[in-house]
Amino acid sequence: MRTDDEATDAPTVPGGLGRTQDPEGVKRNILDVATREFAAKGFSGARVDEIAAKTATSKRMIYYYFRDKEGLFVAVLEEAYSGIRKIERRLDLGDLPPGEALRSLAEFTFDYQNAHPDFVRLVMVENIHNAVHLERSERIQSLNVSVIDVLDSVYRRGVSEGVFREGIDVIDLHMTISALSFFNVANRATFSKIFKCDMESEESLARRRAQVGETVVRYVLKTKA
Amino acid sequence: MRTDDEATDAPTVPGGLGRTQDPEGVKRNILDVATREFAAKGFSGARVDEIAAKTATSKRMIYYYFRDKEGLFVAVLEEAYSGIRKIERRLDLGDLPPGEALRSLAEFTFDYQNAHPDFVRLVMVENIHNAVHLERSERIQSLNVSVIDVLDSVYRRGVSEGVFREGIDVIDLHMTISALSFFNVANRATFSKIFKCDMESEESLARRRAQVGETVVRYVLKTKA
DNA sequence: ACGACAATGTACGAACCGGTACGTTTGGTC
DNA sequence: GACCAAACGTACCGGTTCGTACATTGTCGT
Repeated sequence: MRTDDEATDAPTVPGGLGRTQDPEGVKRNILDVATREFAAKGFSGARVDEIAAKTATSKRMIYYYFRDKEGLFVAVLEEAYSGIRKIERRLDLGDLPPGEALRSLAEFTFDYQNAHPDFVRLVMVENIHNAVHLERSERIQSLNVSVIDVLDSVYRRGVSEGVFREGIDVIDLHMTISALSFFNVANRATFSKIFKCDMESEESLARRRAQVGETVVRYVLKTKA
Repeated sequence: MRTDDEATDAPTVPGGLGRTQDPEGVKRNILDVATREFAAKGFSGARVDEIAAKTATSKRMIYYYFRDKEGLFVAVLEEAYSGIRKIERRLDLGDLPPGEALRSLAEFTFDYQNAHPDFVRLVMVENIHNAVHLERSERIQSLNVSVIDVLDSVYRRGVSEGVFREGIDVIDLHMTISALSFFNVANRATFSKIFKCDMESEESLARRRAQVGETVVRYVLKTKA
């Protein structure tokens, strides 16, 4: 069930020179478990005792490394955000024509959110709490949102090539992409139940991904006169 | 601060013939307070004692009428859903051309969600809990989603008039409208903080409303060849 | 007017839950 | 190998929180 915590006697910790005690591993382990718990049950619904129980260590360590429950949640959030930012930085759409680049970007976002439901749910939880933890974390605020730069360059290219219409704010465009991608994960439970439709199968996801891409591209494309 | 609970000695209860005791009023009062609390703090974050304190009656009444905390939450959800369904039924777009009708429908949804953040947040909360309460409530499941019928008729009209392209699923279309509208309220806190933008002012809302309408219309419009 | 039942208030209990006091082990250093 | 700080475990505490037992009042039917 567990994959790699404390597997070997000579741990793979980067910082240390080899020690049977493994602070980094313990922190990682706690963060992983906490991410799942907070994503599953929300901040108030998650129990420190339960997180501790699912950990390889004890509750003591949570307070030792993360100060308190809120500190743990902030760390979990930071981890989640830095994950997507890291991937965004690797985006490279330079060789595609603007329309297809934009479509890829939208579909990439859609795929990422689908592949990381915990991230989506943590963002939901943070929004329920009015983003107070996000406010408290300089680390998250210092992470620059590289996807905006990519989006901006694609958009400019499209405009200068005459295929995109002018006057669109890329933040707004990103919001549209995010909204369409986010909803599919965030509201899956209620929406699929009310409309009696499947939103998780490979086919449904592929269909929806294409729709999201199409929606976004159509929004920026110049209408032929 | 409070507007209309138990204002008069002869209460305004519909069912009764006038009684100093006012079961319907008490229920209403509890539901109103509980809606705000659950929407503000989530299911686990909301406290029964605090809900009771903000009520005109006592905690005892919550358990008397709603059995337990979950029962109260289900009732709150039912109330919230029946609210939007009631309004949907009043939608009438028969006299507008299909494109403008669709735009109105999208903008109407956008406006409704903005005007009812508690509804949006309750849906978020319910999704965090995997829609288990929604599952438990026959009343919600029996509420038919009339907006789909309206959307369907507009879409058919657009297709038969040759202005909309064929092959679009109206449920998918509704999902797009919902997603774009939902995000603006649901993710307002994190998004506005990360992108340092305002999402609540009248101007921002008007701009975004127009974008949402435009996005939806462009998705269904036939591309001119 | 009186019985019966719905409606309501008060006080309390038991489990839960976040957090800590206190003690022990581990590993690097000289 | 002695010492010290970092790393870790156990047991526990005090306040919180959901829920209920018990007592009381109001209202309607007859």
